[in-house]
Amino acid sequence: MTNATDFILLNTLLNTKLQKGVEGQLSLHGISFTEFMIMHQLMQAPNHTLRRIELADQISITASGVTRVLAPMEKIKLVEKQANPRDARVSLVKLTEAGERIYTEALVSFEHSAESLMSNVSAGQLDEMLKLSGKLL
Amino acid sequence: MTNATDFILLNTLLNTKLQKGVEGQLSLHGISFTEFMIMHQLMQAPNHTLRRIELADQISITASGVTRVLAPMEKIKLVEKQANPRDARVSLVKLTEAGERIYTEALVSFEHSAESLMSNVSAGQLDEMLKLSGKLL
DNA sequence: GAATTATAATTGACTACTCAAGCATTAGTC
DNA sequence: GACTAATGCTTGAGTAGTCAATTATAATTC
Repeated sequence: MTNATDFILLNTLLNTKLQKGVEGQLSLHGISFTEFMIMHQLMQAPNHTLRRIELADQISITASGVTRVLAPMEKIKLVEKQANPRDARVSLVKLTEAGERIYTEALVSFEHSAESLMSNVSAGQLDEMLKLSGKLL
Repeated sequence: MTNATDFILLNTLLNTKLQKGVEGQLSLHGISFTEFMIMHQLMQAPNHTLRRIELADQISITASGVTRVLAPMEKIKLVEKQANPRDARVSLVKLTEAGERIYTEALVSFEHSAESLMSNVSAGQLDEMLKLSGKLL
């Protein structure tokens, strides 16, 4: 049993724990973890707008996954579809004002639970993990 | 944006990458990541046997998830069901000889891909990640 | 500039789970 | 030792995705 193997198995369990912990808080805002990740990416994009494929790449799901996650978000107007005048194939996704508000509120809850879930490591150790995870990505 | 939040989001992407990387190799042996985790736990258990609930806890899925994953594994005889004479409610799961063989073969592939996926960090850094992940679990 | 190839997005069919309800069986209580 | 509560497991219904095929548009090549 190598350490690399051990790490992958351990990290799988850790990831499940972290995700469940955060999801509990996000559900109070009516959004899922995946929806939060989508809004998080849109929030950082210029004009709060991205192509569906870029979104897919950034959160590591398929294009069809993006279509399926966005459908209900459009219905409740968290995001809106926009055409790209230069290329009729692409449909741009934009975070609405309402979406921006919900995201900002949800982010507070996310950060609180994140801090609490990570409270067993020091600030320095957290920096180290961030750095090393970045190298692996 | 706190580092704790950043870490959780980053780790989610990392986990997806690691899991997909390993799954590609495991599929050559005809097993999924979850099936591998189950066999891995059984392999380490006394007499290669565990209760379904213990299995569920150890790999962080629900009891019903365990039932659903094990069904096809029983059909192809990777594991077998055993009654517990002391308590008729529990049904024990045991790794068969065939299961043991498949696991051992699959483990080699798992370790190779794990090493390769983790090759961007040093042995010391890997130890550090293992230690810190352990603290968070 | 017509024909071929590539890209963006969606859809139908499937998979791998979860959750809530149910059925046995065992444990705890009086 | 009968009654209630708790535990172990399974099942039906639902959810969040994947993959392969399809449609529409754009880019490339000849």
